[in-house]
Amino acid sequence: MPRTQAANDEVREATRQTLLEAAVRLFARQGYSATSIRALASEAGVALGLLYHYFPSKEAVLEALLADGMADVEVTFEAARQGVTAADFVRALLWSAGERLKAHRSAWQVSYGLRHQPQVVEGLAGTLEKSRKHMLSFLEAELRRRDVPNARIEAEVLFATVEGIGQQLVQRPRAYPLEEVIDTVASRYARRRTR
Amino acid sequence: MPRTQAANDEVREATRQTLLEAAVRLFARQGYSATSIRALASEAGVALGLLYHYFPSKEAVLEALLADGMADVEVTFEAARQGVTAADFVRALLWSAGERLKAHRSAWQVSYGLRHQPQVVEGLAGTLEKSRKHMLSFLEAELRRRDVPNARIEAEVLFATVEGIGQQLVQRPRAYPLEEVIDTVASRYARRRTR
Amino acid sequence: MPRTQAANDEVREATRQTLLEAAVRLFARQGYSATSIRALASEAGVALGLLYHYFPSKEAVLEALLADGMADVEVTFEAARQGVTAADFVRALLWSAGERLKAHRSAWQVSYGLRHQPQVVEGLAGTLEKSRKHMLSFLEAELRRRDVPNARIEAEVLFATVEGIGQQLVQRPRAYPLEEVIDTVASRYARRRTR
Amino acid sequence: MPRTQAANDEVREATRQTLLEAAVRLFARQGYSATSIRALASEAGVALGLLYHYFPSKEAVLEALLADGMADVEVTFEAARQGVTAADFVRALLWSAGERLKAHRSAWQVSYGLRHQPQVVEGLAGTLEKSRKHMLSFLEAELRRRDVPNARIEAEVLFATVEGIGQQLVQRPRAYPLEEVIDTVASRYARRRTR
DNA sequence: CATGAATGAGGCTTCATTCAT
DNA sequence: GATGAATGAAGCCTCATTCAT
Repeated sequence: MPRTQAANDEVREATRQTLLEAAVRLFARQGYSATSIRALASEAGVALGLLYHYFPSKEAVLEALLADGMADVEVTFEAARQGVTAADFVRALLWSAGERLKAHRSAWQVSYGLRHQPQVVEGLAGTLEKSRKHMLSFLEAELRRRDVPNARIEAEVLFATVEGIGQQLVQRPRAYPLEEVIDTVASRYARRRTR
Repeated sequence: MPRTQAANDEVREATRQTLLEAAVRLFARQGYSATSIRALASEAGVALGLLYHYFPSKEAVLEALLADGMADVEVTFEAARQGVTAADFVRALLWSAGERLKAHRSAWQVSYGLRHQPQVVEGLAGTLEKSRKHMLSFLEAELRRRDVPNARIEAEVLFATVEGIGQQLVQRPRAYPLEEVIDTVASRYARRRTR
Repeated sequence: MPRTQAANDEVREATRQTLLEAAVRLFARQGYSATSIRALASEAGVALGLLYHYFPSKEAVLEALLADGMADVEVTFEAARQGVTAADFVRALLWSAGERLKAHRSAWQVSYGLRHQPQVVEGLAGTLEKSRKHMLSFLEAELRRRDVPNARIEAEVLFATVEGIGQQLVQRPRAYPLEEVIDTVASRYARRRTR
Repeated sequence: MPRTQAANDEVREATRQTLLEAAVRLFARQGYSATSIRALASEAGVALGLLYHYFPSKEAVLEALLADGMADVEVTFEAARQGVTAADFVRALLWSAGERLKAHRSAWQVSYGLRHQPQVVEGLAGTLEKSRKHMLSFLEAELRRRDVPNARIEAEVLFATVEGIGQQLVQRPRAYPLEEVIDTVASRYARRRTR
């Protein structure tokens, strides 16, 4: 009697997660290129060959990771959209981004690590380009909707700032004064009452 | 008659530069890990073994490159210091940074590429950490000197923004609306004169 | 109620045949070495592990195939023996060989493919050697019985020709002018009646 | 002072030959697929990696070998062309083929070994097809020129016989009664004087 | 009987580095 | 200073086979 379909699926999913978790850890710690398939399997506590029952290549493991990261972006967008004023929007954006980053710090470390050497993964350059355009047009639209003037350039500035903050947060999660930074950035988008 | 000492030195320096230029080009295009010593020598038009007369290892080539980059930072600091008001300071800082980046785009691309995977080069992590602290304290001191309140956090925000802008500029040097971005960022530091 | 013995045997035999047929197809198309057990099971539409209930190893599958081929030889011998004159004998030999080849083309393709690399299968070399001697002595005896002079050498020549024809027939089953070739070869063994 | 060009070329050619000789030996003994790159280098007495300074892949080694074999064919053709009568032609053909085969036995063993599994090497199938057509049309033309009737079919028969003989000769170089076989085959093309 | 997850040896290839000339 | 042949460790991946269910 064969193993039931359900039992198999369960095992499969569990092992897949184990592998992905090991991969995030190692990629974050040593970088993607420097992490060998052997090290990956070893960290996950499985045999070398097993990895290939789950992913067709080392690159595929990375892609699976990055795909998870994309979900974080959408969550953050959704959270930001709730903000009524521009300042609220920015505050919610940064806050949510910070939450996602802390929750998936290793994954984002990997992601930032590849941001500037997209050549190591086939097609990553295109994905990144699309992602940047997506983010920029989202920011521009939301700022404009909240009556921020010069929305296109403001979106660029906000984008740069978010990226910069994210990277710092990944690099020094404990020490980074995120709350104050959020306050400061958000305050810039507050409408000056006195006028 | 043997070559004179001076002539020898000249040849040596020229070859060294040729090698470094080839290295920047290739590291920027393909990434450091993906660039082989063989490709490097070939791009520079010299024999494989000759490279080892100039650099003891592949890593040493990278270090030489990154050292050149450090000089850019100091130049930018010097330029920024000339700004009288905080807005002037920020404007000069971004302007100069932009100039250096455009002039040495490939080198900065390499530099950014390694920012988040410092493990690939021994000791790079420490260097980066030091460099970040150096920049942060410079920004904080200069902002404070120009009476910007909450200078520590403002320095963090400015740092993040500068990093973000620099990275975008490296990635899309043609399309990036640098001037407008500088205007927008600088305007935030303008003292609202009484209002 | 458990399956009856007979029903079980039937299933078993059917599965075995399915596997063998898949094996012939794949071995012929991609070669024995290049065909993985996985591909074999997949082509046969059975689970990977099931194959090992029927054959103890990949090699065993091949051996089962080759054994089937041996039967073809005996059938051809029997057919040839019916020929009264030497020409009849040769004609019947070639005709029957052609029939068997067309019927089991893939199997023969595999067989020829291993003829010159018997090392890939333990003991194949010995089997082939025995088979060759068997064929040669059969040919020699039959030619001699039909009063062909110099039977030993004639057997060698006939053997070489049959092998060559067989291989061509396997390679281009449609285009090969088998009938005319048979006529031509057979005519050489026709007794020149007095002339 | 660099090693002179000439000295380098000499070393290169010598090593290349060493590698090719080792390759023929091993491919003939164990088959192409079963011979590992490591075994190849070891048999040649050089380091594993060196092989890749001379050939871009294992397949390229094989191709270099097979190319050498093609030359043998042309030599044999040339020799055969000298024969005045059809019998002379066939005799010269077989004789020369035998000579080449004995001289390069291992190479031909490899060649025959791949004849029926051309899938292992990219493009080999096409090369073989072309080669067969080349041989067949050569044989047909030469037979026709010597007034052999039904030249097309006769070429097919002769081709099959030559292939069969070649393969036997490769497999049992000592024991094969080549001379008598040649006599027998050639005699078939002798014009029957009495008529 | 049947399933497919799991194992680990071994294959091909790349690469930084050394060294004789 | 300059050349490139030579080295061998290490990387990614495939595959026959085993075994718990």
